[in-house]
Amino acid sequence: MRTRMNREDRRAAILDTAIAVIGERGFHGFSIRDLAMRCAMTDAGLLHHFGSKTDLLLAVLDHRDAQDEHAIAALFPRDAPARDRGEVLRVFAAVVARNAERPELVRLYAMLRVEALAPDHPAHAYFVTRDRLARRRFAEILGPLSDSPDRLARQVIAAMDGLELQWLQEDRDFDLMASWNETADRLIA
Amino acid sequence: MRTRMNREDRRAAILDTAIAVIGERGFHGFSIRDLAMRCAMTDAGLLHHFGSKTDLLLAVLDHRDAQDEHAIAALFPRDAPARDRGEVLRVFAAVVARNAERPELVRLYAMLRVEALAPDHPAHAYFVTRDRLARRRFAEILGPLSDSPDRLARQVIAAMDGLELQWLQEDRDFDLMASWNETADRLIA
DNA sequence: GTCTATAGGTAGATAGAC
DNA sequence: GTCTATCTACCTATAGAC
Repeated sequence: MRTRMNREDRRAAILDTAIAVIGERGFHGFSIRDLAMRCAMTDAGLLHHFGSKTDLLLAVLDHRDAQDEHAIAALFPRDAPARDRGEVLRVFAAVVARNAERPELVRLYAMLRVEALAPDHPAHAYFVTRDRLARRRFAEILGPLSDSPDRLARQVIAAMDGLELQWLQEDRDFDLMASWNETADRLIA
Repeated sequence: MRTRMNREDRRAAILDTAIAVIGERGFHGFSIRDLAMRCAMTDAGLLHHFGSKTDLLLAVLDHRDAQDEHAIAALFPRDAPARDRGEVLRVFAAVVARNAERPELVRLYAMLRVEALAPDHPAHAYFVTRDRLARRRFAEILGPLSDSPDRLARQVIAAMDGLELQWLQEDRDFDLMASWNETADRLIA
């Protein structure tokens, strides 16, 4: 009765489930065996696809980045930058709106970002690079509006992360978009 | 050569080390054995003091709350509330300044807050209560300054949490206080 | 109060059958 | 490609000696 999957679909299904499991328990806290059970297979079967726990984590992050590449390019077009305050606010609102549709991903990144503070965490380098890039992108967008876009970018990202965390805590039944728009309106001159 | 400790000092020493270990690897990710080794004792010796891993975690949180009780009462005096914008900003700045002196604690709470999103996490109830109380305290302080102190309190807490996380990421060599003061100045009318 | 010893379970990973 | 079986290592917790 089990649907047979080809290699690619199976890998994708495992990675999707891994987002939830790692988001719930963290990299150190989840087990390959638990993840495999949720995928209706054995741990040995799962490891056939990814080789090791660390490789699996890196595959999750790579997979997400590949999926998100187009969306990010559309949100942050470098050839057609936002021109005024209204456009900048719309860009940020679109980022938050996109995240609001994918709570498991927001949770995964919230969890890994804290775990990866440890220099020996397998995702440490990933987050150093990723967060630096995010700050640069945000600063570029804020350039026309601020004398110190780097500092403002930090504050915008901080507010976003903090509100998203509260939104996760409240079982998603608080109005993240409204709260974000109010913050952005105050934070961005 | 080992210094002999009485029961209370030994417990306190274990709890202090536990803050660092749990902050680094999370509740699921750390082991009693690792913590015990860092305390120069065996796991059985450590469990004599706390009984179980879960009890240890709750003891850490209780211990911190007891230690912080006076500081919190001093920062948020209900009988002498802040009267104007300048005073409110000073209260919040004092909160951030206090956190800036205790990075291991900030990291512990950052880690546990995300882990404890899971309803079956031993600290889940603790954070539901704690964060609700924090929002109420912040809203009370913001009452005289805002039409919607509850909403603003969320945004203030979000910005604080987000900036503190970035400060942890950057090995503490970015100016948390300056960044916070800039944010607060914009966020609080 | 801390130790050794150990029980009983689970971890990540590998080997080889099908 | 997934399984069973297994290795080795580690886990939490308890029992009992000192």
